[in-house]
Amino acid sequence: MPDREASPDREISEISVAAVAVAAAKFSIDKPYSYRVPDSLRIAAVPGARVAVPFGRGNKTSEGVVLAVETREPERGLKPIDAVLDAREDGSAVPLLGAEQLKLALWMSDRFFCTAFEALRAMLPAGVWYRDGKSPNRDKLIKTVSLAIPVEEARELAEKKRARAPAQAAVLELLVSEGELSRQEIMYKAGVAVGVFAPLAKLGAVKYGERELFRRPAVDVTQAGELELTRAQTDAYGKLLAELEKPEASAALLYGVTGSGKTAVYIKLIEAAVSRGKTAIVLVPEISLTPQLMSIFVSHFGDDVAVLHSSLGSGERYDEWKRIKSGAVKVVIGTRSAVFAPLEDIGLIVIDEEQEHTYKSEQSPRYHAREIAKYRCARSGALLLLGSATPSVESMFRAKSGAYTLVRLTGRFNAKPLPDVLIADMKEELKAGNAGAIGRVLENELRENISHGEQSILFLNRRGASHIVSCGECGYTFSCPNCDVSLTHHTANGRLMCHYCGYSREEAGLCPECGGRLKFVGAGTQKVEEELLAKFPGARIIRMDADTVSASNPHTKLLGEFRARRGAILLGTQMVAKGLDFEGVTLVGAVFADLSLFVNDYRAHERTFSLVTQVIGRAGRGELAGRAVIQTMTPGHEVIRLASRQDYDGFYEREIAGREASGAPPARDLLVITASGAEEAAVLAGCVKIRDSLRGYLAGESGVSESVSVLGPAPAAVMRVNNRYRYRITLMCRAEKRVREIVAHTVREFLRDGKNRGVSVHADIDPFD
DNA sequence: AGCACGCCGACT
DNA sequence: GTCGGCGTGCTC
Repeated sequence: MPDREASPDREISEISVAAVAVAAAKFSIDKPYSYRVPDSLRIAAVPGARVAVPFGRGNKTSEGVVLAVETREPERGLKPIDAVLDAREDGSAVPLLGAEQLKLALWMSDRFFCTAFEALRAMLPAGVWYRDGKSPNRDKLIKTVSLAIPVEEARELAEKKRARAPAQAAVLELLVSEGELSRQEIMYKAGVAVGVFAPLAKLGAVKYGERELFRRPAVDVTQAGELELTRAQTDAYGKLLAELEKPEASAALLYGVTGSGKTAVYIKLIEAAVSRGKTAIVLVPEISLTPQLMSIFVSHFGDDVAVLHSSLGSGERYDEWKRIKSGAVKVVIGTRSAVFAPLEDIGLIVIDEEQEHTYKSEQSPRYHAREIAKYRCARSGALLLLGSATPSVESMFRAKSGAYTLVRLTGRFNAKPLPDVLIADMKEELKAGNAGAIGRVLENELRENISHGEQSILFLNRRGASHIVSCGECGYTFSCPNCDVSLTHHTANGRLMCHYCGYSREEAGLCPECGGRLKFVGAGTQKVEEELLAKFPGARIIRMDADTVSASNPHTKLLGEFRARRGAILLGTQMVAKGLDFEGVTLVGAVFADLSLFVNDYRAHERTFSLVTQVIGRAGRGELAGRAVIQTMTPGHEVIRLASRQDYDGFYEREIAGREASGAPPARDLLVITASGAEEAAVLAGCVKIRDSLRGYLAGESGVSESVSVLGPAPAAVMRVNNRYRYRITLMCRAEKRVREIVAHTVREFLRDGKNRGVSVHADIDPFD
């Protein structure tokens, strides 16, 4: 023990002890660890401060967060905190996390099978954490100048200086009227050079200071017209406003078809919350898909709005975060993790397109933003507003059962009729010898549009967009040596790549088995583009996918080109299906509408319905009537038919019956425990062990409200990733507290047992894959 | 997951 | 003797 306890000549009756969430403590051993707070750190080591602590036998330095501090009798074996990472130079405290956040982290660790530290890390912007022992992002400071003498004296001095040093006089006058300013601002406003500051400082007339600079991401600001709500929007707004004004927390589902104008309702509600002194968070599935929504918000709320999302640089993200924490921000808009934005007095949290899978974190902490939002709304008596044109079955179920207030926003904006929908049977195409991606129906409609000078959007879902390479002679396909997936061809680097582990190899052009010629199997956007060019020579086609969208050629630029009507056909992956409004588009096509239909996943129907509905919703946004072509191998499939009629209610009734029959959410939760490891037999044996001990614990349990089915082991959808085999055990039940405790205990017990070394395990509630 | 400690075989 | 193999248990 390097640190000494109280020396014999100085009697210490009580010491300061901190409970710390330690980064190095994995799930199996996670708990608050006690550390002695050295006297020198007593002021800085407050709850919410990040610290460096020794951990484990080797006393390796680990990061941690102080959860609580208490004074108590000296205790043997306590290690001291090494350093407080968020202290000012004078040793004063600047905790990055508040009491509410610490509380939320403990709640999360109980709910999402994660450590308290993992939960806390999710709440802070990436920029603040130490990486590879390097120091964190430093605050960017700008030099400011302010008067060091009383205003009256400054005025007199300015008078005296006017003749001989007009620049100095101008600076003084500016400071008299505006107070503290940055040097940049003074030079700009007074039209002076840097040289003026030194003599004024030497005179003692001004003093220098520092101010934090908030680097702000650039957002295109469109002209925001005055918001006028339609009758339907006003009705919806009125109902939601009543919920917002309730002092206790509430939740509502705003169900409005594509084009019904949900955004305007959000904005009015946010304005209402802000005018009542509250703050608001708006979550969107992915910022890059919603540039229009972004600019509308920034135009409306100006500097009151902060943007948080993953494509910001770490400096920008950190600065926006600090700006929010400083209290200068009223509205935060961002992706999943923005739900943790350090706002106070939250009045409203909006989750737009609430059914999207991006709201669920795939890594620990495996939280759903909706759950965190619900928690925060409950703490501050706020309104949680879920918005969607195709609500998740879970949310609609809650709305229909009264847990959420259901608000319908019917009727499209400007009473635009829904497009005519044509279902094209691709089996017939195959029979007729057309193996291409574009069937005759779609081809005819495209031709008509091109001849009328109207625009079209074609949509490929992600699975259809991957380019699998196989041999035309023997059928050999390239697969990843580390994972159970096919390699896909990437035009950007001309290599075959694995999307799971990143493995890549060169493409020889010939089959490594038989030397035959290679062909592309998946109809990637590129291949569809070639097909379109062959069918419509001279037509301008804008392809938007991972290969054509880059930093130097962002999607906004491609969309701008399309908007300027310089393109006849926009071809892209699902990003095309989201929130884009183009006046000139009269035809949309879903090239492979049913590729997501036959995945072994209880959400497959919901996803397909949602995608097809969104695609149809893109047509006819302008003055002209629209058409939609849905190409499918299963034209008779009820999900396709319901989606083509935009019949959400019909879909919901059908789906909820299916979910209830099979015990899938929302009827019951799926609690999935995944084991992975390099040795398949060990992983499988581990799963069996976990399953059996779960069954054992549950059998002797009286505190669980309903019977729990423990299923498995079953291989994960992709069984092998990065040479690790993955199997899962599934519990079908209500994920109530007692069940979660049993699962957490079983997983911990398994991980602690040295015999299970080499097999890692995690648990997840209602995962999306 | 690390990491040290310890109990065993091989080797200067 | 003692160097290092890895099996085992702990982490304030």
